[in-house]
Amino acid sequence: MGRHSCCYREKLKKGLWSPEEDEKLLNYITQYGHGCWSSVPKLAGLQRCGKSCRLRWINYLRPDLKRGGFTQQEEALIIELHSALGNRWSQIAGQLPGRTDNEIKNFWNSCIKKKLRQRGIDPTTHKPLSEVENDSNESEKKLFRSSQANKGCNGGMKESFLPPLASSTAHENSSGGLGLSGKPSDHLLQYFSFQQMNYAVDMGGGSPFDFNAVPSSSSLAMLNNIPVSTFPAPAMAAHHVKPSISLLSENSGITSSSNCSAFSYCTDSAPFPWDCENKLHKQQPLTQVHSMEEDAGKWSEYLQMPFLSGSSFPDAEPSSQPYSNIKPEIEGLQTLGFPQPAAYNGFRTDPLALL
DNA sequence: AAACGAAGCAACCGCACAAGC
DNA sequence: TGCTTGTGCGGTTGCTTCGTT
Repeated sequence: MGRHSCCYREKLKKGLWSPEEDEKLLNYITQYGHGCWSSVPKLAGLQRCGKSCRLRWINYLRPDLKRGGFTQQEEALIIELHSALGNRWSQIAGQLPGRTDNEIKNFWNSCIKKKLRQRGIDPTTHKPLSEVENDSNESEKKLFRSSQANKGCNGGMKESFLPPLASSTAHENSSGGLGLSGKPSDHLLQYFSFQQMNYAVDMGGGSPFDFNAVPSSSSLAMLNNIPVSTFPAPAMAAHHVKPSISLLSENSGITSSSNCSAFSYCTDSAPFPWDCENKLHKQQPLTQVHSMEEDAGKWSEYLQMPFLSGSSFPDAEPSSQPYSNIKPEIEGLQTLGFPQPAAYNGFRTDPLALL
């Protein structure tokens, strides 16, 4: 299906969004909510497909988005979650309030991946590169042996050669850190000594909630060449979370993300009350929180190591200040208290500077 | 100052899945 | 039950910016 059906009907605009388009979309959604995305562009007066509108909203216009570079805590969390979840960016994003899957995916591909490789860790499997090479050599040997055994037998090849790639297990396989049982691999345990920490995340005006996660200080320490012993367990710096957009909230009677945030991160598109009610059932933050607690507990059993209580980074990098270098040309967005889109605000983060 | 390659990021594409008919 | 439509997700592309020569 790929492209939404509406895209075929008329010539629709593609590419970067203009400030005017942003404003139209923003105005429409703040006023009416998005409802059915396919009807949004028409109702908002945009020459875009609904899919494009949805993406723009989720990745940029959503008021509960956190802007700026990733903190060390976030990076540590991303690495841990990736080791457990693989490339399930939306799920990873669900654990990082105010971050989008796209943002995390880009950060992973452009920065973390490289960093891990430099430290001799395979970013896909989270195993040491040397071991991965050995594994692949082993696989090649096995493959060769199998190919010898199955020469001239297509059916045999199908059975013997192909790894299990059922969609439901593909991620687990690709993550390399978790087997089907959900138990972390030895490699994972070796390279990521999980420690449980309490994260108190204040979503900006909402009730803070606690959740436990399984970040590791050791992996981050490896990443940063800092001795583990001197590296305190990270805790989410709640104050890094971008506050709700007060002007918007005041003008529209919307309490921004806070309505949802006690229960969720609004990773979809429910920063507003009408969406919260409708979508709450679709989101699983509390259950996710619980499952993470449970997982952390289970994993701790594997580790048989005492949990460390959370302490904050002494040197946690504050987020950069994207709002401080907004150019004046987009007054509409500014009046609404929105950051200027990166495409035209010249704002650029340097994730490497955070590492 | 210009050219070029690398890096970062926004947005698109295509697939999977769910819901409705 | 099968088809259509809508939504969400992950992979990929291509443009912009930055850094180096």
